[in-house]
Amino acid sequence: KKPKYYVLEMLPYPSGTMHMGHMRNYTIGDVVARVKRMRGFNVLHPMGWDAFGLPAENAAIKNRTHPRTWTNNNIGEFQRTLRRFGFSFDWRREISTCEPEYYRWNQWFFLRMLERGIAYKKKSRVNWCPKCCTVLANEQVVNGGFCWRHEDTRVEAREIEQWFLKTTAYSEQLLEDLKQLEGSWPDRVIAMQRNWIGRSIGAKVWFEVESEQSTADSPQLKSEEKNAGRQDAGATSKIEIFTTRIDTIYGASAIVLAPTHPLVALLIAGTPEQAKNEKKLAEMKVSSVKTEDIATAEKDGFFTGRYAVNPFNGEKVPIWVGNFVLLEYGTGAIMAVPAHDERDFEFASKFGLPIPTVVTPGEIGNKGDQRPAISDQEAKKESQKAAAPFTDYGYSVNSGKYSGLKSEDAIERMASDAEAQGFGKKETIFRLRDWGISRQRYWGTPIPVIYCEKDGMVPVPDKDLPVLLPANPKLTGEGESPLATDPEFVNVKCPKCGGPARRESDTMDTFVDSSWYFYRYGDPHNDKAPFDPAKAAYWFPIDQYIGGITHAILHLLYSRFWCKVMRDLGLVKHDEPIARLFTQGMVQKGGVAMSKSRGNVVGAEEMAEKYGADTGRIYTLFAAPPEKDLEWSEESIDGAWRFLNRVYRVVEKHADRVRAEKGYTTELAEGPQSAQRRETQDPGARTAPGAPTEKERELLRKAHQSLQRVTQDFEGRWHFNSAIAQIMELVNAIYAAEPLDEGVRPAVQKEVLELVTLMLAPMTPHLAEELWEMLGHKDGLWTVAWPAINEELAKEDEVEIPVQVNGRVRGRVTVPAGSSQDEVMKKATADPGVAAHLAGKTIRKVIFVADKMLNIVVG
RNA sequence: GCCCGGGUGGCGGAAUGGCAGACGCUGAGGACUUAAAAUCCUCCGGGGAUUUUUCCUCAUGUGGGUUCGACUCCCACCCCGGGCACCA
Repeated sequence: KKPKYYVLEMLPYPSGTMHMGHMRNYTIGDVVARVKRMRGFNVLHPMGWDAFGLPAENAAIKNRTHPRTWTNNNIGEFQRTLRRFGFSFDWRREISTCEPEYYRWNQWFFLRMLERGIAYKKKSRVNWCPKCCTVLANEQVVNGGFCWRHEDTRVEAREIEQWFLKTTAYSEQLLEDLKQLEGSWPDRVIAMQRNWIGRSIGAKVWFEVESEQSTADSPQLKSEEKNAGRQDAGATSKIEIFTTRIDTIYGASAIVLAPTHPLVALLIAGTPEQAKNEKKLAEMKVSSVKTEDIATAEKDGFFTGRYAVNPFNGEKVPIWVGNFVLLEYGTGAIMAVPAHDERDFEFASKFGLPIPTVVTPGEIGNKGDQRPAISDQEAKKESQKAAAPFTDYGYSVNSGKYSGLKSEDAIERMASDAEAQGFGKKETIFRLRDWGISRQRYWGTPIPVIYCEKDGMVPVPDKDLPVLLPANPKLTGEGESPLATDPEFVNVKCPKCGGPARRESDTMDTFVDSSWYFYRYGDPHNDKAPFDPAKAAYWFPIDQYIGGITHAILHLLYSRFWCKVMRDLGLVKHDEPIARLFTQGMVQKGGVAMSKSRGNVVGAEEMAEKYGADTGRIYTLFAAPPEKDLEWSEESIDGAWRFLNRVYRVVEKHADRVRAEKGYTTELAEGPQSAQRRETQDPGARTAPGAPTEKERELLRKAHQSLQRVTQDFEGRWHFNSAIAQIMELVNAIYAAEPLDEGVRPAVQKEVLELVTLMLAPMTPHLAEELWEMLGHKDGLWTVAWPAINEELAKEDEVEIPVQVNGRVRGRVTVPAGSSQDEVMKKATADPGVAAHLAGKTIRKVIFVADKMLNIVVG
């Protein structure tokens, strides 16, 4: 049976018209799909539409039409262009995410996640884009606080009830499984994901708040005021901090809370500076949102007037509020160790906090775990004048019984001790947040839940799926969700009690659609389930996924998350959906990526109109290796066009002469053609019998050498540009051998011309099909296998070997291929150029690489 | 600041330790043509010697190193692009 091969390009969002940037993406995928098909794989190469989304809704409002109309028109355009470029998609498997047949399964998945607590609702501060009038996921907030689609618009913070998917439940797996992808995914994508998930291994430590003289108003924290689970319910007068450097705790000169930390108000209440500090706090809360660039903002803060106790040494530590501490990360509170942290150092320097040294670099000559040469006393003196913090690992000093330990050991011991004594806990935290999927928009998947006055939140039963979008919404682009304004949609009966109820009016983030769409291609018309697990088991994981680097985090992280959820639901057995990922470079014009807003697009249709689709295809393959950005050049396209014409002319010229000859097999081989298989096939079968002429030998050699290299370039690292260069060389050689009817028999001529055709077939299918027919074939190229390399014919009879003396080329000798070192030496020393450099010297060493080079080392 | 990429002719790029610049673009010259387009052929990194044949030499961001031999491997640095960024 044929092995499967699933090659997929990221599905497009159908907006506007397609440009050559799109075409490059699909061309790469199509070449791979066609090559694999020719090599005997059962290839899945589908196409679909990421059809939900905001631009459709905005365009509908602007043009007074329906988002569906706008979207489907675009899909029609896209389809036309893709067909024109001859991409070998299996259109029977086409999907469109805005169809109920598709999005009902988004709802189905949502219900399964709801059952398992993966989907949940919470009131939270959300990112609100005033231009989109909707909530954005953390991943959609860019440049430190701007909307990913309106890069000039700052995201606002709002408190809204939102649906979330618990991506954080998979933080560890999402991070760990990246190891499986190493080598098969681009390093930078893995690095970006790793960075995004952001694991920190450290510990939480609880600092007891010291009660002031007045015992009456010890700060109390009600559990619901701090995010659930963060604060030990019993430890109401404790501050919890997170640190990755517990070994530096003896150097903590302050506890610093985020301005939005719920304890802050309680702490400053009743202190002498209360009024002043409350004013300051209000300022900081505002400025932390408005500051142009939060990352570079100057350190600011104030002393609350209260103290906490360092559980390790019982020292009193002042409690501060600082603008550089983030509520969202860790516990929203830190211990400031100025001597060993950049930010703490800056903060302490500004506000005059002490900077005690508790870690020193290991001195040279200092052995193992022994104390470094510096004493606690000296360290104390040193620390006061330090100009910069020492943030590396070293040896603990000034740290009680831990002094002298290596930082790594101190971290381990101190964390263990803290845990044993009940004032701390080892903890790993992640930067990754849960995925907020609620959108207050129309053109998306309705979230399938109902709110009943009596029963509360009730999931829509599976039998009532899909929850259809209302056909004729009122779209204004403002205010609450358009679905909320449609009484027919909103007012429903409770599925449980039949009483009056209200339907959820938010829709899902469109990244939900694209998180699992590739599974649907394997079983696109299933109306019982999102897909048949057996079919998914056959096709998955995707052998090759191709798309832009823009989706390195969002789409790919969500897809990986979705796969793990489906695995836990028992739908799939694999951990990762995508075995290999390829990120192609952008097509640029004037140094920037093609985009409609920049007005620098080269339209796919106009390109096809002017030069033909094949020229467009081969140009994008030839101009640069696929992973690199490609600067569009009108002149270079002429070159690609000229080349294809050159090929056409030479085949046309000789077609009559060779048509009747036996050609390449039209049987597509069963199973992949391995190297072994190629060798066992009769390689000379297609070459005319009898001794070849010199001219024939040269042509055949060049042809099979080209085939060798082109095969490698297609299978290996996708060097399409050098594959094309190789075919160009072959075509040049054919021209140089003209007139072909003299000294080249028709059978040989046919073999060479057919090889050119077959090698071009994956890249320029239209041209190749026409040439194939001209060469006398009735069956289309679809039925043809990748040609077998004839190793014998590819071999050189003679090779020119450069002769080096002390590493410099001093001459060249021509010898029969496979000549021994002695034979080459004999010829080389006779070469006058070489001899001149050998004269009067002693030969010390000779390095010989057969058929490659000879290096004579003299002294 | 941290993490990824990448620096080779006028330009896009080739060369996975073995002749640096394949192939293409641009440019120059020639053939064909009444002419133009198209097409075909030749040349095209710098410097020097020789002058119509070739030889020498310098060149793959910079400086070191490993090696008989380095665009390629190692170390340090410079520049460009991208991602993350007060993440404790």
